[in-house]
Amino acid sequence: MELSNVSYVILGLLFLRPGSGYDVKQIADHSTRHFWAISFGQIYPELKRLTETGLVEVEETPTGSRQRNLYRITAAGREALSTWVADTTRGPYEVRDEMLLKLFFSDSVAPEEQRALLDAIVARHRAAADELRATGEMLRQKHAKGQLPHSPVRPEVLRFGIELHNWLADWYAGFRTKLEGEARPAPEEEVER
Amino acid sequence: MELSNVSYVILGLLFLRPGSGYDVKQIADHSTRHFWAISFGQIYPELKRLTETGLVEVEETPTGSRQRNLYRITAAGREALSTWVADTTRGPYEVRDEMLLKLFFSDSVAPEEQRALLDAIVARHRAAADELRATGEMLRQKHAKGQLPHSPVRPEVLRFGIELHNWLADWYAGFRTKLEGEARPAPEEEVER
DNA sequence: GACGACATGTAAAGAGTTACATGATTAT
DNA sequence: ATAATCATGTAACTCTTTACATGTCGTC
Repeated sequence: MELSNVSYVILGLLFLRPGSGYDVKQIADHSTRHFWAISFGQIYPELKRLTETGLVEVEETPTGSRQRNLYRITAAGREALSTWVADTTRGPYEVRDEMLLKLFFSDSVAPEEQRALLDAIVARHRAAADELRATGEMLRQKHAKGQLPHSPVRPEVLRFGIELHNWLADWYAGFRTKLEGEARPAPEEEVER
Repeated sequence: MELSNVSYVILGLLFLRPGSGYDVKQIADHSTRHFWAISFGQIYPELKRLTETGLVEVEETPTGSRQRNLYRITAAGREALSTWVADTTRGPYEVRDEMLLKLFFSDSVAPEEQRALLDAIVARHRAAADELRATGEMLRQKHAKGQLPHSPVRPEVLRFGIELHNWLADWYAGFRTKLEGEARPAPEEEVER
């Protein structure tokens, strides 16, 4: 049976630690979301499929009368995961960025609207970097409590995200400054000093 | 009627210059594809819709008996485009990167496979930067022939792409070096589960 | 004459999001 | 009490890709 990337996200997160579908969603939203987002509408059916094919196993662990299915990756699941990771060949880098699209066509609007757009983009990337820093803090605390397995890679990937968004914010901010400079051959207006 | 981002990509490209559906695809593949990809299956139905709503207009310009529909953006279309660009609020930054996903879970494979993965990622971003440089060269030639309208923004967005992929390639290359350095001192220490 | 580029379109399948529906537990 | 969080799941919808189907034109 063919596994999708969604399957591997789930498999990978359950490899890190067992959990419910809800847990998978929480962790995904603080980690893989930044390069592969998944939703409940994908998670629950996929967990069923993975259970049927024996790549994960379920244990029912209700709290009182609130149901809870605890999923664990199996040996077959770990096998499938590492086979997938080892296949180094495929994989495009796909970006969907509506704001960059607007910037690309922003010759069609007034300069101040163009600048407002750039400001919004800069703010977005600063906010993304902040969010990742907060995630990092949370992760360090969980790790101190022994709730997360050691990894040489994952904290670095987080740092990667922070540095990337900083770089992006800086690039757009620099571009905004540059545009402003070009827009004014400066007649009698006072230049900033 | 609600317009999708695909509509705006088409509208924006026809704003740059009139063309056929085929032309739109060609230009998109060398420009907006890097932040918003579109396919024929979207373009032809969407051009029909945009024509029906009066945002673009068609002229039939066959070459011999090979049909060709030349589309032009209308005043209403330009209006819709600039209204969309001026709305500065929305817009997440979405990335789908299977290779980064693999890297994130690569604690599950042997170090040499991890390194091979990083090499492949570096190669991908170098190739992407090269491709964008080639696009830039092509664009400069078209511009010299007067086939493209002047823009302060679009060449900068291209440069942005080149610099971004260079930054990404450098980051992954640096990370690979770092991992190799760490791999040497202590071979003991392992994973809990 | 064959091949690659030009050109238009539809249909089916696949991927992903959003809304809905339901209910328990915990913290304020 | 009531709001937030935990928890599971389905259905409808939207978006996107891929495959198919058809045909012309220019060039090697």
